[in-house]
Amino acid sequence: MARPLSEEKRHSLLASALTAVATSGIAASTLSIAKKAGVAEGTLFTYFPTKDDLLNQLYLELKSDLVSHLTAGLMSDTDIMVQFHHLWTRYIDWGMSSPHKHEALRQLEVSHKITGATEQATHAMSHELQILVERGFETGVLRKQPVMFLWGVIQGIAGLVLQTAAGDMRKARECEDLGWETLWGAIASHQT
Amino acid sequence: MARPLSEEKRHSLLASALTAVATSGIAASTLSIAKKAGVAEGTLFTYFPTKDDLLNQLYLELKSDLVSHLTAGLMSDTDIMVQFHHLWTRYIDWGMSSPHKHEALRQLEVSHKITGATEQATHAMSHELQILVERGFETGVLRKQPVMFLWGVIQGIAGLVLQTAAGDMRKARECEDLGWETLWGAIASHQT
Amino acid sequence: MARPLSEEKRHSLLASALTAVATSGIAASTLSIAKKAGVAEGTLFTYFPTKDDLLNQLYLELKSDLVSHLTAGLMSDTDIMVQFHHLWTRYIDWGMSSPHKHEALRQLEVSHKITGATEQATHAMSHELQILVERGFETGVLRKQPVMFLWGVIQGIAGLVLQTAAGDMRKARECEDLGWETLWGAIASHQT
Amino acid sequence: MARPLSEEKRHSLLASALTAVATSGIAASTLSIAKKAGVAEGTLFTYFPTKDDLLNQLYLELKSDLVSHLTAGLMSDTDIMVQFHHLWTRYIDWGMSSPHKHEALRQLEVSHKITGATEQATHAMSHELQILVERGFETGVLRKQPVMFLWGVIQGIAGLVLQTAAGDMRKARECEDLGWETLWGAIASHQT
DNA sequence: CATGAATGAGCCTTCATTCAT
DNA sequence: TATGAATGAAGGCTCATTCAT
Repeated sequence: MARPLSEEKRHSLLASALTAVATSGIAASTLSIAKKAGVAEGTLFTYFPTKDDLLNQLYLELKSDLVSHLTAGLMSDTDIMVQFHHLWTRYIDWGMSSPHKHEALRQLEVSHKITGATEQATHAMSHELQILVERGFETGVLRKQPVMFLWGVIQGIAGLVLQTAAGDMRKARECEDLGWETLWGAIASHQT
Repeated sequence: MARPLSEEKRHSLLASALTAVATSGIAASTLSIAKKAGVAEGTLFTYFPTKDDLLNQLYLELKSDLVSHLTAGLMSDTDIMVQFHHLWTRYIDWGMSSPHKHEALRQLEVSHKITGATEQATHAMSHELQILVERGFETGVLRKQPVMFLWGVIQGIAGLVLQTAAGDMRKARECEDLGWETLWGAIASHQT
Repeated sequence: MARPLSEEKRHSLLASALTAVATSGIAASTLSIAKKAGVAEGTLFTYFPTKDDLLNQLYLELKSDLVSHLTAGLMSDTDIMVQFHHLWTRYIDWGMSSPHKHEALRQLEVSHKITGATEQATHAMSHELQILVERGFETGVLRKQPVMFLWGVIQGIAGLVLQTAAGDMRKARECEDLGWETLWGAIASHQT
Repeated sequence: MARPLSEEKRHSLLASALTAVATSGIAASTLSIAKKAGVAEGTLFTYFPTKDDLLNQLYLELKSDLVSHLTAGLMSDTDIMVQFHHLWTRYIDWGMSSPHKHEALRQLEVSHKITGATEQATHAMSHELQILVERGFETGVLRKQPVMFLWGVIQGIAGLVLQTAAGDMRKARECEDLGWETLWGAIASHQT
C-alpha cells in the first residue's frame, strides 16, 4: 500500500549524483544533488540511507553501464584481436558520448568510499569479459597476466585517450587509433 | 620582514599535507595538516594564502620530486631502451619507497584544484625527459605520439604496478617485470 | 467509518511509547515508537494527532495505572497508618515490577509537554486517595498540608527508594523499610 | 600568545545554557544558546567540544553553586538540627532567588546525559556536608541511612516546596516552614 | 611572524507531519 | 483506515579563513 518508491526518482537521483560528482567530486553536497534531481533533500535519504551508500550505488551503476556497453555486440567466436578492438572502440565511444560518466567513475575510484562489497559486486558483472581474456591467454595471443592488471591497462589507456581527445576533438579519431596501437602493444604477446 | 618565512616550517607543512592528502584526499582539513606539522593553524595561511594554493604547491613539489628521481643517473648517450628501462625502474622505486607521494599525486591529479599555471610549471621541469623522448622518435624506436600521451602511459602503467604490488609485496619483482614488458610494448614501435 | 480505530493498536502504541520514553526521554522518535508497536508511522498519527498528544495520553495512562494499583485492596475502615503503609508497599511494588513506567512518568513530569488539562484529568482519578488524606487531617494523624504537597512527598521518597534499590537489588527490602520510616516521619504529625 | 579563551565568554555560554535548559530542557539548540550568549555558534564549540560536554559542565557548575551556597555561613560547632535548618533555609533561598538554576538542575538530572565521571566530581564537592551528616549519625540525631539517600530526601522536599511556592508566592513562608517540618520529620531519628 | 580564538556558512542526517495510494 | 514515501525545517558539528594578541 502507500506510495511505492519510484524507480524514476531513484534514477533522477543517481543521474543528478552523476553530474554532481563529475563536476565537484565526492564533495558534492546532498542538497545540490537532491535539488538537481527535483526532489527534497530528505527524499534522497529515503532512497539511499547514507551519502556513502549513494556513492557506492552510483559506482555500481556506472561500472555496470560501462560493462554492458562494452559487451554489447561482442561476437565470441571471432578473432580475439578483433574482439579486443571492438571492446576498445566501444570503450572510447562510451567515454566520448558520456564524458560525465567517465569522470565520475574516476572520482569514485580514487575516493576511498567504495567498499569491498561493492568492488566484489562489480567483478560479478564482467563474466563475459573474463572468458574472453582467458581465451586470450590460452591461445597465446595475450601476454599472461592478472586479469585485474589487464583491465587496468585498458582503463588507463582509454582514460588517457579520452582526456587527450577532450582537449582537441578534431584529433579524436587519430587519438583513438594511437590508443589502440598502444593498447594492443601493451597486452599482446608479440610472438611472431 | 623582520623574521623571514622559515623554509623549515614550509617543508613541515608540505610534508604534513602530503600524508594528509594521501590518507584523506583533498578533504583533509587545514587544521589536521597544521597540527601534524607542529604549527598553528593560522601559520599555515602565512605560508600558503589559501588551501588550494597549498595543494598546488604540493603538486608541484611532488612532480618535481618524481622527475628528479627519474632523471638521476640517467646516461643520455646509452641505448634508448636502456634509458627507458632505467626510467621505469626508478619510477617503481620511487613509488615503492614512498607510497604516500604516489597516492597524494593521484588525489591531486583528479581533484580539479590544480590550475593551468601549475600544470604549465610542471612541464618546464621535464626538459631532460623531453629530449630523450624526441630522440626516441627520431631514431624510430618509439611510436610517434604526443609527449604528454607517452608520459601518461608511463604514469598509468606505473600506477597500476604500484597498486597491484601493494596488495602482494612478494610479487613485487614479478609485477615490475610485467609492467616493463607492458610499457615497452605500449610505446615502442616494433618495426622488425 | 467502515473500520473503527482498533483499541489493540492504540495500546500497542502506548506500550511502545512507554518503553521508548523510559529509554530515550521524550526525544524518542515517532518512527521508533511506531515500529516497535508493529505499525506504520502514519498510523500513529491517526490515533494521536500529535506527538505531544501521544505523550499526554501516555501520562494519563501511567497516572491512572499507578493510582489504580495503589488503591487496589485498600480497606477504608482500617487504621490510617496501616492504610498509608499499604499505599507505600503498593507504590514500591508498582515501581519494582515495572521500572519503565516509573521512569517514563518521571520523564513526562519534567518535560513541559503535559498540558494543564491533562494535569486536571489526573486529579479526578485520585478521589479515593483524597478522602483518605482528609481523614488523616481530621483525625490529626497527618500534619495539615496541601494534598498535592503530601502526594509529592510520597512520590519523591518512593522515587528515591526505587532509584537506590535499582543499583543494589539485594538491599531492596531494607531500602523499602527505610523509605517507609522516612515517609511516615515526613508526613505524620508526631503528637505524642 | 593569540587571543586567550575568555572566561567571560565561557560564563556567557554557561549562563545562556542555563536559561535555555531551564526553559526548553536539554533539547535547547546550540544555536539558541550561542545566540543568547552573544556569540557565534561555532564559538560554542571552541569552549565545549560537544553539546553533551556543555551540559555536563553546566551540571557541575550548578551543583557547585548550590553546594557553596548551602555551606556558606555554616557553623560546624553548633547544634546539628540548627545546622540542618540553616542548610534548609539556604536551599530554599537559593531556589527562590534563582529558579532557573533549580529547574535546569532538574532537567539535567533526568537527562541521561550526565556521565559517571561528572557525577563523581560532584561528590568531591560536598565534603563538608558529608561530615555534618556523619556527625548526625554518630550522635544519633539522624536516622542511619546512605548519605545519597539523605541528600535525595533534602533535594526532593526542597524541590517540592519550590514548586509549590512558585504557584503562590504569598504562601512562600508558610510553605518553607511546612517543608522544614516535613524534612526534619523525614530524617531525624525521633528518639525521645 | 606566530598563534589560536572567532566566525558563520555549509554539511549530513533526523524528524514530525502530510498525503497519495 | 493503514501505509510509508515525501517534505523541508532544524540539529549538532566542521571548516577555511580572518584577526586580535
